[in-house]
Amino acid sequence: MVTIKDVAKLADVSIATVSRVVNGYAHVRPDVRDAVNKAIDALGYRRNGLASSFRTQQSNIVGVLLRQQRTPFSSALAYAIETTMFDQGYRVLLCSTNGDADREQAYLETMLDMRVQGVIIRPSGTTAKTVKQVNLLRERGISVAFVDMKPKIAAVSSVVCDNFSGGYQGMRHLIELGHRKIGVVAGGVAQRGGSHDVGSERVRGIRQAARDLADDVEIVFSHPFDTASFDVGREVGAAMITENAGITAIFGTTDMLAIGVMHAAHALGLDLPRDLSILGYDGVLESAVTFPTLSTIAQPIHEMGQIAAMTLIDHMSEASKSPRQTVLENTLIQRASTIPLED
Amino acid sequence: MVTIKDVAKLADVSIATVSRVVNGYAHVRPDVRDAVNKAIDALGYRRNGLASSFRTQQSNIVGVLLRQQRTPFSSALAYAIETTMFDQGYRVLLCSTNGDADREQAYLETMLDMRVQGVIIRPSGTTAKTVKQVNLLRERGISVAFVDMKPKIAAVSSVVCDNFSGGYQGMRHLIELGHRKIGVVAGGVAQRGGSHDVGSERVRGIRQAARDLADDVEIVFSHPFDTASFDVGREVGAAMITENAGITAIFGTTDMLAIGVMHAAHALGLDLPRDLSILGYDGVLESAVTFPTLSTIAQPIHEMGQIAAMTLIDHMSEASKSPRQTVLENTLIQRASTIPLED
DNA sequence: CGCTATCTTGTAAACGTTTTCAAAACAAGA
DNA sequence: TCTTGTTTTGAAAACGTTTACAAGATAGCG
Repeated sequence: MVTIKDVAKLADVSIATVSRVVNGYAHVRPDVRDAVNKAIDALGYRRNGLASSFRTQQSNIVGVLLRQQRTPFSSALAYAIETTMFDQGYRVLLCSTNGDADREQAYLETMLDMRVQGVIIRPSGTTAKTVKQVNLLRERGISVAFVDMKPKIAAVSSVVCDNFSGGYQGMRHLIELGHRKIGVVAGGVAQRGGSHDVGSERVRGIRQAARDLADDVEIVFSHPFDTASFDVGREVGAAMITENAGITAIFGTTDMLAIGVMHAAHALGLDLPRDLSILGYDGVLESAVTFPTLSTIAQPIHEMGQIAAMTLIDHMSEASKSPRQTVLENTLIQRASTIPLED
Repeated sequence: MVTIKDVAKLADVSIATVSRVVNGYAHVRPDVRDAVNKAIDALGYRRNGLASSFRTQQSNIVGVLLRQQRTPFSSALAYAIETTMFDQGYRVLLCSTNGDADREQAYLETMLDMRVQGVIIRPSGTTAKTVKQVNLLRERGISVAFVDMKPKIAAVSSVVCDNFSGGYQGMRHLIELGHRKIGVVAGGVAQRGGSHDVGSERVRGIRQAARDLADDVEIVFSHPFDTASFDVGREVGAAMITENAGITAIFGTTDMLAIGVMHAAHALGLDLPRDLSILGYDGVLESAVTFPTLSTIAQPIHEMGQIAAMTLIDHMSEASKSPRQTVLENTLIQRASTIPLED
């Protein structure tokens, strides 16, 4: 193990000088700098990251805490955060808790122990526990940013999409296509989380659009529920189609939900999109790959991750910076699964 | 910041004793242990992970280097590794290089700097560079395990699936269904990587099955190529269908490829699966969600990740342990996209 | 040339833990 | 009680780096 001392000896300078060169300080005479660099190369020296993290009491690591179950959305988000962080010189400790409280606790402790510089959290809902955890982190001087959910209480930075507007847009799209009896399969709605979670916002937008844009729209809601998986979509979709004659379009508040509905429709022998228009929400990879391809309200997932990362980095470099709320827009991607209602 | 010293003072013992208690050593008198624990609780002491990693020169972190582009397969694998590692007390530094050499280099350096205890690599192909990197890691005493590809040279542990057998099984399935003119869209074949990469193995299995099981099988190969994406599948699939009348089944060596083919078929107005059977390979989430649902040769992705993690852990705890090669079996999942040939 | 201001360098302390070594305390056997 | 062996404890060094401080060197100016 070649240390800074070895380099110092070879270059015939003090270890302080080597340290300065390694860290790119000014005030080192050019010829000395060269000599040190030559010694570094000659010995193949690399600074001991553990020692330097220890001395400065900070790793250049940020934690990314993903509470929700592993989904295409989550992993796309994680990827966006990771690459952005990487480009800025930070490394990512990925923490998929999958809703397991013990695991979450253990991860939080790891992060504290490792002296991560910041944490990005995608919560499943803003619970009291979340607030407590965030406060714990901030007490220790760790910056925090939320993504995909705006914290209701603490003054924390966040990056979210305008889910109300997204719901509104989706509904407008269906109404403009002439649909009047529309099913809504609403998932991802936090049960007790209060009204500002992603799913509820989308539903609010949907309701508002129906009120604003036509007075003869009938919405058939499925009970909103917590999970938003393919299987749920298939079951609920099947029930909705069979029990409600006359529905011409179904809006799933999640792509996977919508894809489930699509399967149910296929299974029931419907000819898509002629017999039923289906609209999704999220814009994950899968939506481009269904048959027919799924129209969807796309979230700028990559951008969300990117901005969340950059926001956190700003906070970490200047701790004083005040929280910043970013709201991004969702946009309709019209593909093959939604068509005008034939009359 | 409350340190071990504060605890020692409060409990009226030496820091050495506190350290022993914290690390669960034997040879501490029970009453002393209790006193120390009480002091720890009273002060809210937590061991400084940075200091302790520094002192022991090891973090309990393992790196997971994913070379290939971000795919459903990759992320499922990463997840499996992460959760397994977590349960064993290790944390994961996720490194998605996406084929970018600079990024890969930087990640490798980070891992070296952080003194990761081990690294799991899913290579894109066993190049000379890979070998060099592995040797570099092992020189530094870092354990290495490969997943989804058997290294050709170094004596390194690996976990792979029997891709030959998988290709064979897939072909047998199609032949047993009565298909005789079968298209094969072969992706994920390393261009220069030699003959033992995943894609080539599958192709070998396919060829062997055709030879073994029927003497009137005609295989139409698309040129094997590096990428295995949806878009490639669609393009190649379209060409294959239009240029080769009489093909009744297409085997994509990757689910995404097969799904691309499926889209091409839909676009050309084919009625699936009646006009064309399609078989995929991987068993990723997406395959369960297409229409018709995709029959596929499923890989035990979770198990691969799990075993890779456990193998690495074994190596890390007992450096002497000799390399271990694990080969898992792929299994056919028959869904709706493959049906008997009607005559 | 002498003075001050600036640049450059080295010395040494510090970070919080683990661990070696040896001493102290205790137990057991005679 | 004395030996011997074991258990329990503390003192102190060590890990490799960063950094405060001070001192030496250099430059700029009159």
